[in-house]
Amino acid sequence: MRFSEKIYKIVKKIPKGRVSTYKSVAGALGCKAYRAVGNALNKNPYWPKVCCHRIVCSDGKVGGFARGVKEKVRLLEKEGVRIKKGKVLSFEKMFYKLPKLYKH
DNA sequence: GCTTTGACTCTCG
DNA sequence: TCGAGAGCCAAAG
Repeated sequence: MRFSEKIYKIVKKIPKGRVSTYKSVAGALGCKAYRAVGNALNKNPYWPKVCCHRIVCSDGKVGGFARGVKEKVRLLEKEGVRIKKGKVLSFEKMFYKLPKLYKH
């Protein structure tokens, strides 16, 4: 299975109204390809299907979005995730720890 | 195949 | 608290 497809599968597991980090996604993959995760999502082939907007930076910052950060924020807030100045409020509570699907 | 490119993360001053 | 620098990895050129 391709690297990006694993990401796709993992990201789908994030429940609505919760967020996760690039690091956590990479961790679920069993590696530390934080940047590769973002890179894969950037040109993500599953754009409408995968909720890539639920992925944020490890420090709670929103990060970026292929269609624009504002769009990402809007989608998150629509799901109940409050965002202030590009950062997720109560990030620790919103954070969803991904299970390790793929062992190293 | 080697080089470049990011929606990243960590460390240090 | 904030910014710069280095390290990191897969994909695309």
